[in-house]
Amino acid sequence: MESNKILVVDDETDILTLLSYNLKKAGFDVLTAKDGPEAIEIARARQPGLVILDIMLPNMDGTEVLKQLKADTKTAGIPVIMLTAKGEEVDRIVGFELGAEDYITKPFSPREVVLRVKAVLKRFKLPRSDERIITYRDITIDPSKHRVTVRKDTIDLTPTEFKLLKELLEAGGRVLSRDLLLDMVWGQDCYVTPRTVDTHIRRLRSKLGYAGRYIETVRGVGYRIKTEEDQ
Amino acid sequence: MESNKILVVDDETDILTLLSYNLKKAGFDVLTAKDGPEAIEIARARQPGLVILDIMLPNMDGTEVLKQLKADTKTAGIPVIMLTAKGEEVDRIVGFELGAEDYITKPFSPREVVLRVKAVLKRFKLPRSDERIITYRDITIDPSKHRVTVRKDTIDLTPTEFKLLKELLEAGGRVLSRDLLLDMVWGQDCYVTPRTVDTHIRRLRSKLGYAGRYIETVRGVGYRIKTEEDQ
DNA sequence: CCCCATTGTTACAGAACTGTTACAGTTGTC
DNA sequence: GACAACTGTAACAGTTCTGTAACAATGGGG
Repeated sequence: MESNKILVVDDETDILTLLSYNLKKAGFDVLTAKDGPEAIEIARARQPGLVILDIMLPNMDGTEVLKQLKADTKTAGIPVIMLTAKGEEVDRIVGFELGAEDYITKPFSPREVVLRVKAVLKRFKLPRSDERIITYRDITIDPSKHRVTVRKDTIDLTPTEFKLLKELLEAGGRVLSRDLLLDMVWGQDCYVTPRTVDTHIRRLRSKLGYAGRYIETVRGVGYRIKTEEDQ
Repeated sequence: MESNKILVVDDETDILTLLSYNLKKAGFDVLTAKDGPEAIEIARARQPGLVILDIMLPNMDGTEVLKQLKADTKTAGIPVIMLTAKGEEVDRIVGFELGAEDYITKPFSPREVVLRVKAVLKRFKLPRSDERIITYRDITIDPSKHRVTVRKDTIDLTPTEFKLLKELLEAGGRVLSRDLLLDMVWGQDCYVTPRTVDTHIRRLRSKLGYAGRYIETVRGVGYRIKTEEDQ
């Protein structure tokens, strides 16, 4: 998915020309399609970084195309900007239901389109704020902010400690062996004594204070997070 | 400026209750104020995404409150919907002269209010985030004027510093890696040492004075703006 | 109750990271 | 063309992080 390639879908040649010209001037590579099936095919094959899709298309409705793009794993991740005639039914298109990233109503200024495209691309590059915030008892960790709190108190963790805690919490009570943790936190091909894990577990526990007790040693196996049941 | 928070200003408890109930049901967080000074204070402190303001208030006239909100850089960017008794003098309120975004005449149906709120928010949210005034604590940045103020003091920033600060503020507490910042500020295909970011962060911090501390180093990861929660 | 494998604790040195400063190249202005 | 402002890079210093190792404590099996 090269974010520099943009697929523009519209049946009107004038609009294709206008948008192509302006997007190219702004430094993008432009692909075009004139109907739904063509759009889907090109999106799958060329993996553009963004799609601009007219809601009014011959042959297949724009919302239908959008649905199919979002249903296909090869294209689901590509942000889509819809072109709509009037600001009608926009709620249904943008956001959860159909999953377009933004919409622009016709008539539009080419400059506006370029701005929107840039804005959407930027938003997509940002670390996902919707990245899951993990909570266990009083511990909350927010990966996008790289922040850990224990009952409202922020705890400073080093990168290693942070990843370690994240993996443990994500495992949700399953035991993780030292070797597995090495793979997950240190990377698959690193040569470090498994005992290193112990040291970091120790540091983690001590930084977490009383919450450190949630990390349980399973003798001979590894570490796990205590689930609420086993008090 | 969280667009989910809505400040309702009215001296009649009944109306506050009615609007609170309906807005909360629609998924908004509601703040309330019973007079002008209180409204201004809350708007500055809590940064709601929208204000609903009765034109008839004891103590200070609603239009006066509106004027003050629009004059303060910390609140100028917040859209305001006025509640008016009859459709009188509306031209003066809405639009250029006083700068409200919309008005609703009493009596109104709660449903109508919620719809208007959503409409205004949508209008405000989607168009160019580039031009929006961003405020964080004492820092206000106005992209359209390329101006940054820290508690009323204007700070001179170079273009790079400005963009850097803007991206950090817009990320709202999320950590931005050096590479990502290079993409966002320097452009997607530039070959600059990531360490360059450090230097500019340093310059930024020093120009911002005490506010420079809001920029937090996340060792091994990147930089982020301290959110109010993590004291 | 003892022994031994396993784990907790601590200290430490090298590595990695960031802050700070100076400097040179660029650009634009007068 | 001189000058100032702005940038990117490099070098140095200070701090923090991290893996290892040595030693103490623990706990389960016999």
